[in-house]
Parts: sequence; structure tokens; C-alpha cells
Amino acid sequence: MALRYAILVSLHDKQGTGYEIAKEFDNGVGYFWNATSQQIYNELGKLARDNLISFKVVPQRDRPQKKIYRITSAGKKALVEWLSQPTKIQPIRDPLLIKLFASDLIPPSVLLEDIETHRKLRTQLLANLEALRDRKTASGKKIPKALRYKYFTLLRGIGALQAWLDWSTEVVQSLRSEKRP
Amino acid sequence: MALRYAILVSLHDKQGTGYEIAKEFDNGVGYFWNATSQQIYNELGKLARDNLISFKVVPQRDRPQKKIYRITSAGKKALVEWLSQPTKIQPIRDPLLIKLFASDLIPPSVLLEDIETHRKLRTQLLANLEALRDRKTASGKKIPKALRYKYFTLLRGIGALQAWLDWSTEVVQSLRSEKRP
DNA sequence: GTAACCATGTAACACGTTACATGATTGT
DNA sequence: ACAATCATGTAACGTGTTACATGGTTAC
Repeated sequence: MALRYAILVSLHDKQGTGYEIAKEFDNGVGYFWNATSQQIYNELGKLARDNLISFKVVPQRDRPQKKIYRITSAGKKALVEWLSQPTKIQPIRDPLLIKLFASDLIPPSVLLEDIETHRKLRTQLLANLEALRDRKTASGKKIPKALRYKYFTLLRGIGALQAWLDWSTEVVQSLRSEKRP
Repeated sequence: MALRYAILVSLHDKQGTGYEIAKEFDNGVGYFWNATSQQIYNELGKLARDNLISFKVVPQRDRPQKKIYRITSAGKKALVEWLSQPTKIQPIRDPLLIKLFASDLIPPSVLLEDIETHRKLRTQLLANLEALRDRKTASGKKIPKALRYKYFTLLRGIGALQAWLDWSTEVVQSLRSEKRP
């Protein structure tokens, strides 16, 4: 159910096409929600059927036609209602930790490689988010009130990545010391 | 697919009934994987059909009969194979952050309540995990090599909870200051 | 020429959640 | 009385992933 509201939030901020929303999910919104374009196109269809969003078809010369979606007043109402409900704690499901838990079954090098790959990805992501943060707070800028909570979602992304990277540093050290004792 | 291997890891450690595995997922294994008993019973059925686990039915006087499962050699093989494959980074999906992102649509008090509920839950969880950790490292005990990586999964759980709580402290402060400026 | 970008969609399948169903025993 | 613990399972539904399908433009 949450994807639908993530989309409504995105459309409440700014109208857009499915393609654009999908891109946002890869970038901005992406550090707290994740979805494939297929999921998004599908959900946009349902949302339009439920009249929570409307769209206009825009033909283009060079590119395929597109649908620009915007939230309706019914959509805004549904969104506010959902926002007022308590959220569920989301369960943890990290396949990498299954591996660690079963590490006596595989050589440390296999684990190491996997962790290093994740480290690279997350290090890159962290750099992106930190750059974003720095742009927002550069030269003594103050975050406007209305944007403060969006800013907090960014900080959450950064905090989570940092915690993961700190932890993985320890694990890698331990794995390395095991290889050449 | 990962649930099946989480179960195999659990059974590789120690044979058990579906009920016992489900309990483990609520406690030990629970800080990195999560599943309902229905999911587990279902997957156990499939695993048995695929001969990756076997079971014997044990009738009991006072209680309903139970099935004690253990991993087979084919199961161990399948597990090792899976462990050797690279894992995927798991996508982030936190409904609470959707709320924050859309915070201009709801009064801060609604957000505050929700966050406080989460804080209580996670504070409790953190205390449990820290107690577990302290028991394992108490009185200068050294973690045996074979258990070191299991211990790291525990540290990961603790780190993630701490990062979340640190972040939420900031958010709550900001929300409170907005209520009475 | 090959990849990336723009742009949308269908269909099959896998995975997860919730509700329903059963039923004795133990502790408050 | 009521809830919790032990113990397993089916069925309906909702969500997420992967593959397939189409097709022009721009940049290397």
C-alpha cells in the first residue's frame, strides 16, 4: 500500500510522467523508497482508475507520447488520511547477514568480495547524498521550515549508510586478519 | 528466495520444528531476517519436497504432534552454493520517511506520536540486543573464531538501531521546538 | 555499431501478509 | 474467564520482480 502514497507524495510535490517519477525513485526519493518503473506504471494506472490522480496525454515530435500526471483533490485527501495513520515498523531482511551468520560454511574471501562490492556501492551513494546535503547547507544557508523534514530524510539516508560502512570496516578488518594471521 | 536459505542456515545450526524456527526469527535471527510462521511452514513444506531438508514426526502426549526438521546433504550443498553467489543490495523502503517527506501536509504532532512509538519499540529492541552482546563479551570473554561473524550480525543490528535512534532524537527535537516556538 | 535516454505497457511468477481453522495445556 | 504457549496448516489477496514488447534519438 505504501508505494501508492509514495507516488502521491511525489506528485503532490510536482506533477510528472511515470518515467520522471521512476527517476526520482532512483535519486531523491530513492534513499527511503525504491520501486521499478514497472511497478510505478502499474500503480499509476490504478491511481488514475481510482481518480486519485489525473493525467493529460502529451504527444511529442521526436519522442514517444507521454502522460503527465497530477494529484487530484481526492488524491490529496486520501494521502492526508494515510499520513495520519500510524506507520508500521518495517522488518529487516538483509541477505548479506545470512551469509555472515553462516560464514563457517564458506571461505572468508567469498564473504570479503561480496562485502567489498557493497562497500563500493554504498560509499558512492554516501558521497552523492553528502554532496546533496552540502549543496543545501552551503555558505551558511538555513533550511527553510517547509523543507526541514525533507532534509531529515536525507540525513536519515546518510546516517544509515555511515552506520553500515562503519560496521563493514570492522568486519573487513577481521576477515583480512584471518586470511593472513 | 532468501527466506529458504535463512531457514537452511537455521537448520544447519540446529535441527528444529517450524515453531522453533519461527521463534528464532523473532529473536536471534530476527535482527537481520523476518518472517511469519505461515511463511516458514510454507517454505518448510517446499524445502522438504525438494529434499533439501528431512523431518521426522514426533507425537506428543500433551501437545500436538510436531515435525523435527534437519538439513540434508543436498540442502547443505544448495546452501553453500547460494552462499557463494553475490548478494543483492536490499532496497530501502521506510514508510515513516514518506511521512516525513510529506510533513507539510500534516501537523507535527501526528508525526511526533508516530516517531515516539517507533522510538519506544527500537529502544527496547536495542536494550535486548545490547544485553545479548554484553552477555557474550562479559568478564573478558573472547568470542571464539567460529562465532565471530555471528557476533558481527549482532553488532550490525545494534549499529542500525543506534543510528536510527540518534537520528530520531534530532527530528523529535526539531518537531518539539516547532510546537512551542 | 552500441549503449544510454526517453516512454509506456502486459504477463507470469515469486514472495509476503492476513484471515481462517483446530485444539490441548499452563499460568494469572 | 482469559491470555499465552505449543503446533501445524490452507486460502485469498496484495505486493514486488523479471521477462517480454516496442521504437525513435543522441552521444561515443
